[in-house]
Amino acid sequence: GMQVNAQKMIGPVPGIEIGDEFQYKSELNLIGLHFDIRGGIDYITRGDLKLATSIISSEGNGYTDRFNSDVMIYSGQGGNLTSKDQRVVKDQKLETGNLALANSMVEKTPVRVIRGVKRLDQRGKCYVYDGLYLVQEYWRERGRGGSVVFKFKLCRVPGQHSTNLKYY
Amino acid sequence: GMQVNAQKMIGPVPGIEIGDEFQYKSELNLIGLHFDIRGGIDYITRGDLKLATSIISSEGNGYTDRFNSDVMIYSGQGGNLTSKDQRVVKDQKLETGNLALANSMVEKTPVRVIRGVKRLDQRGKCYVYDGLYLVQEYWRERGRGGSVVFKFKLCRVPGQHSTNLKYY
DNA sequence: TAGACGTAGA
DNA sequence: TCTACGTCTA
Repeated sequence: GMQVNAQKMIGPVPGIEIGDEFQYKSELNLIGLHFDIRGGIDYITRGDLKLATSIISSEGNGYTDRFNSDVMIYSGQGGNLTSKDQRVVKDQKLETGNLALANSMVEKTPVRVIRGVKRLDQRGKCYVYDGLYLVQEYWRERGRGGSVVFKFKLCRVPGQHSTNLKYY
Repeated sequence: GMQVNAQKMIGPVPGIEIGDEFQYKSELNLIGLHFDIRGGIDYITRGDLKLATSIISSEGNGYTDRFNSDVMIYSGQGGNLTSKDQRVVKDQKLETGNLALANSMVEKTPVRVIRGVKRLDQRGKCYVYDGLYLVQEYWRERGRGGSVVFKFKLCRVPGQHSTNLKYY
């Protein structure tokens, strides 16, 4: 089998280069890029401090992330944005993954960014590793129905070669 | 990436040997053993005829498969056995995967069997390829609440070396 | 035990 | 659009 049993950590993953492409989030788990097989924000806990290790931007399901050259605006998680039952959209809270991203800003620890993009055959998505980003700021917005949504501004760490995204 | 883009077909998959182990059903998809990433029965359609290519026996969720040396009793799919909302358990029907298994009996075409087994670390399952089987017979039973459940008796094709299942 | 940016196929 | 023997973390 392909089992790797990688260790969850902050920063680059040995052997993984910018632009590397994967078919499934479970592959990201095996390879050690992102362990949460459904969630968009993965993190570790150091003592009492949650710190983000990686995020996946995968358009749809109510999430509206934005990319602009080396800056991305990433939507926080929670609030039933992705629930099948979207009748009740709740406020997002600064906890779990959202809290980890806020802490990463304060601690200035880098976050791996993976972009879910449409495959060329238009059937489903694939995931492309886009390199390290730093959280620069975050704020609260009002989404549909007035519920609270967190937004995180991340800036790509300079000096990394660019990701050739041939899918857009 | 690990993309393989294998072709769905009946019989052995080149390069895959009995006892090979995988961590995720999505790996089975990549490798060409079983393409349906959730469903237990995978099949092809030849003209108007559905024929099973592979099945996964993965205990739990209301399914009660049985293994006894080279014979297995496999439960058909459907009837909401695996639905989160099990308040309404319906009769299984001889359609899609169940129909394909029935046709495989008539046509005497082999079916790849994959067994979902507990991992040694007890966290989740892994999947072990167990070789080719032939459907020998099938029948209807009454499950919980009197709903119809199909049962398929499959016999392992002789001459294949045995699967070393170190997980039971 | 429930929630989470899941995926392919009918 | 919905179903399907999903799979991890909190």
